[in-house]
Amino acid sequence: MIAKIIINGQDVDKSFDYKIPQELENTAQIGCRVLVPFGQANKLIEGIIVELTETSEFDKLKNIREILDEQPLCAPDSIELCEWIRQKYFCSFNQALRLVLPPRLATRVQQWITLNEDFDFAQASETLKSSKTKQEIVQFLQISGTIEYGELYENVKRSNLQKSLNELRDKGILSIDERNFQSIKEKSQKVAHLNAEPLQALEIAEQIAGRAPIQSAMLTLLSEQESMLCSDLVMLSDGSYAALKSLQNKGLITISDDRIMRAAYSEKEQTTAYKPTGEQKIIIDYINKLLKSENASDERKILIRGVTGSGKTEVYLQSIENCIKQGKQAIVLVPEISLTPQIVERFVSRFGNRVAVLHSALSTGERFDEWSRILDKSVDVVVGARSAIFAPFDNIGIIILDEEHESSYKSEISPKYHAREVAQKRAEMSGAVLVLASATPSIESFYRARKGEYRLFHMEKRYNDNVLPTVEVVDMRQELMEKRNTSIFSGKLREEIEKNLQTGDKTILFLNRRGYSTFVSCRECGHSLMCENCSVSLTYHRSSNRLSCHYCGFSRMNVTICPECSSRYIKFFGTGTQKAEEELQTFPGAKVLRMDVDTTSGKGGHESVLSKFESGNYNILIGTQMVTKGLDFPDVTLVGVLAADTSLNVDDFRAAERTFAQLAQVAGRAGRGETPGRAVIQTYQPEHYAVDLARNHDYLSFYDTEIKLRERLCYPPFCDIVSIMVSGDDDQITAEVIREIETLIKSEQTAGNQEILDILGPVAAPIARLKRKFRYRILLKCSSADAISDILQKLQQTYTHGDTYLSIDINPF
DNA sequence: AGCACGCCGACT
DNA sequence: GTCGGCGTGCTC
Repeated sequence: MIAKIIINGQDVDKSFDYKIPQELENTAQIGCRVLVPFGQANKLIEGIIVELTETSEFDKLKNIREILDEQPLCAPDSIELCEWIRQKYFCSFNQALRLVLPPRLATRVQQWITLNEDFDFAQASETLKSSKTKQEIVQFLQISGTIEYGELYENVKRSNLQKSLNELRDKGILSIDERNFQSIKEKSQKVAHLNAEPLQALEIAEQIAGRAPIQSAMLTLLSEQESMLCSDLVMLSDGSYAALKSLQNKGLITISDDRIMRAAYSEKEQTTAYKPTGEQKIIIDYINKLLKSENASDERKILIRGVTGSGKTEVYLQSIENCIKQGKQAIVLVPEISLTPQIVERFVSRFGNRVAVLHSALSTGERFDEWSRILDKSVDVVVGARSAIFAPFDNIGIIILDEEHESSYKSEISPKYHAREVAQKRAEMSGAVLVLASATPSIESFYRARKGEYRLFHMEKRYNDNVLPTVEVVDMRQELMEKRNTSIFSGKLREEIEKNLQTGDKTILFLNRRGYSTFVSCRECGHSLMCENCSVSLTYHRSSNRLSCHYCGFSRMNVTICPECSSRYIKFFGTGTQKAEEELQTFPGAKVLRMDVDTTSGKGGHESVLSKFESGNYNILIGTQMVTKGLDFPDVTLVGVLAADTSLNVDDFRAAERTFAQLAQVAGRAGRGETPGRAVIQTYQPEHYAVDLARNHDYLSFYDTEIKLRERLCYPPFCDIVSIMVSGDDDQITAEVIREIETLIKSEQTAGNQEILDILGPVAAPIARLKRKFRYRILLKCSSADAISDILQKLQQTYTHGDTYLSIDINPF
């Protein structure tokens, strides 16, 4: 039998054929890691079996040396999914493979080289005479003793080092020991098991109580539990591992090494299904019908538009319950930012330890363990951010995307996949039900639902019949011109905050800029402080008194005199969350908590900020995006948006959509309890339709306005937009490459390609310089990205080598 | 991605 | 005639 193998990590975008030796044929499966000899020097490296065949077009096949896994590391259809990703998102197979495999499982094979003991210079002189490399190797080994290949290479920098070593080994001059190193280890704990009957153990315990009191205590403990963690046993008996060991020697206990899973969350009290409301029941029943039928048709895709607080999560929970009853598995995707302990808890408390959670705050070890639990089939439900769509389930019944409009479902790094598109593909491959849900569905999805591609459901009623908050829009131009109010708080918002401080209700304020001041410049010469690596202005952070770049992490000490003209007139412009927090301190009785990347970084940071706010010691929460998602506090009655325009004034066709969604989300945070909520939105453009329609929570009107605009200007969903970005260290070279690409595409167009509708650019990217690299971009409007994929594929392959880097992004955000 | 080969200039 | 630097192309 022959296996096609993808070599791990290396950027050779093709598979290699290897013979599977007879004795390994039974263990060889698609998705298992193997060690194979590779290249002229037959260096052992790791690869993954992607296909099993009987024939090969190559005649001299090498043998697979070793199979590293008894069971595959990914789902059976993952390889097919990888191929689809490779073609759709223009990445190498290896990059795609990284998504579907457990995190960082790379095995490195190290070679330890030792000079043989009976080495004799005179005897070997014949071999050594001909090659200086070999002489150097032997000389170095005589001093160093056993040494690892990499370290030897540092000292003997010869291009033919590996080959020379192999020859010396074959001549019997040295030996090479190959050892595997795995970066992540399974975590295990020692457990002691009682070998005797409990009563019998107690008897023995009494007998030895005099001369071996600790062993006696240990036996007594074990007679109650039969098996215990060794560490607990030692601790509770106040003894030592030596005592445990002698019990083991006597044959009274056995000690096993049990694998333990690093817990990604703590156990919660079990909850059961609520009686669904009418709206919920219709959807749950429809999904249940789909789960029971095997008939794979387009009707298996669903879009739920449900206002905030309408109980979408309960629909998910009950549908998942039905899915599990069918013996199938469920994947729930949630935006990274709203993957809060609150949300996770709802799933864990319903499904207990049958849930795995995958999010970015997990350590690599925890992530690895969660992945293993899925592979072991010890969970049926995965709740996670974007990348959880690749969870290695083999029998998926339902895939749910909560807040499906969220931009975090689009990967920013290669492969630049969209989790919604991957979810759709996986659902099609496995016959699963796909559920997209949002209070403000993406224009694209809602358009598809209207066209009949998705079955559309509406959820209009809020839980407990809570009314949606009243929304007041404040025109900040009037505040400035008529009331001479230069503060970041309008009179209305100030009044409402003070009202809440008196009644003891809580307030959430949203400002989408972190730091203190967003822009620092000199009033004398106009110089503004920019990042050294990016074309971005630096943000002032008061707590550290530093200026930092939010794109590359660069930071420098704050300045008091202008670095250009040495004047002292440095002024700080723009308001970030830190400054707003400071201004809020002047409100009588205000106890302010700030929530942004700076206060929630680190493990459990998110959770601790939220629990502080919940416990009641604070009455105002101010923060960035984070406060708009998934938070559910019944005593929050007021929500304020300090600057609704920040997301509107971006040069992006999605600006209105994003602003509307954000305003709707944030307003939905208010009034989830008994008292109706209020929302105050501050803006400089109150007449903008995105702001105006958000005031009335009117998604349908917003959609109608927006879709007409998109059609008239030809934006998605009426076309696909492809971004072709070239970045490089050298401005000139990078600019040349993008012009070359432009010429290539233009010639395609003149040759009669109807798919390319418009070529925009090339221009310097919005952030022209990022992390020291210059960036240029071309935007293509085309009727369908799939139709021009061969052109893009060619571009990707042609320009992947050299001094510049090419990145193709379909429908970027 | 490595790694080896091969071409070519520098130096013995 | 040999060494080493770098560009090119192959790895089942």
